[in-house]
Amino acid sequence: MIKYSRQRERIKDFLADRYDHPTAETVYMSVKKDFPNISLGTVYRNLSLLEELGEIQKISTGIGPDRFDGNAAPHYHFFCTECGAVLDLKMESMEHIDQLAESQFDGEVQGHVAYFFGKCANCLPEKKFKN
Amino acid sequence: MIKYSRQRERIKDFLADRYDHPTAETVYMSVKKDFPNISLGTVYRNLSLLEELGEIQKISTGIGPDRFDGNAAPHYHFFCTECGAVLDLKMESMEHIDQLAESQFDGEVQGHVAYFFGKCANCLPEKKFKN
DNA sequence: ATTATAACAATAATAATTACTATTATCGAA
DNA sequence: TTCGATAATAGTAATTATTATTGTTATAAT
Repeated sequence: MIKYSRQRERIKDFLADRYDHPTAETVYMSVKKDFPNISLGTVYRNLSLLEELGEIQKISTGIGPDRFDGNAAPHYHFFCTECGAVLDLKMESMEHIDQLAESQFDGEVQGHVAYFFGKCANCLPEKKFKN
Repeated sequence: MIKYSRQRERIKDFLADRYDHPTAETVYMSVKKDFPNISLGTVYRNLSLLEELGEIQKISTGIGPDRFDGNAAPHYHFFCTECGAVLDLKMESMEHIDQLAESQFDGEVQGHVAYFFGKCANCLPEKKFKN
């Protein structure tokens, strides 16, 4: 049985307002303003719980710490190799690629994880003159 | 300037013979047979180096340690959610999805990382009777 | 209000990886 | 073929990210 906690609510609210996919550490720093005694462990525990409940998403980049997304709806991400930003992409779910994968494969494909990388608008060379 | 080392050669050879995408720890255990004094740090350093040189691939699953693939040619992977196996998929490169991502996006998409998950043949319910 | 227990803060522990340091191996040049 | 510069090593310590433990507090059902 899951009981309400103000800390968890605050963590969820924080993520709902952010679109930059913060790390657990960043969440911690923010929630600390309202709950000066909150511990990083509580943040991690609640992030895991919220993810299990399907209320947020965890993003593993392969470099650096995991990041979290308050938008639980399925969508894809872009990693800027220059500045490290993680951005949301406006594109439809590519469900067809699951069939593609399964066609030559003996098991059951239930889904996929995909992200794109490259340079974000701010890091593109031509953009440099605009700053 | 990169100098030859027998340890690195052995690490590369080991990966070339394996198709199960071992972890650094597994590589370490194997190379230890020929180089009893090799340290885990050496394994990690060489795996990173070989990856930078484009001779092997690093696979970050998001759960557990990174895994390594002696096959540097681009291909996709499948993660079995049941037994944790990481398998190679025989499917063509989905380069078209990069355009798809870029169409609604302001930056430059240079590539993507994608993997599939589900149940491998050995873990499918109907397969259980065959064992 | 009482009570069971989920969640907490504080802290310790773990897992995976990277960094440091003194020694050894590689390799180009003398 | 030795010499010297330095890349790589082994051994170890440190760091980073995360999970577990423990005693206390908050929540919510009775």
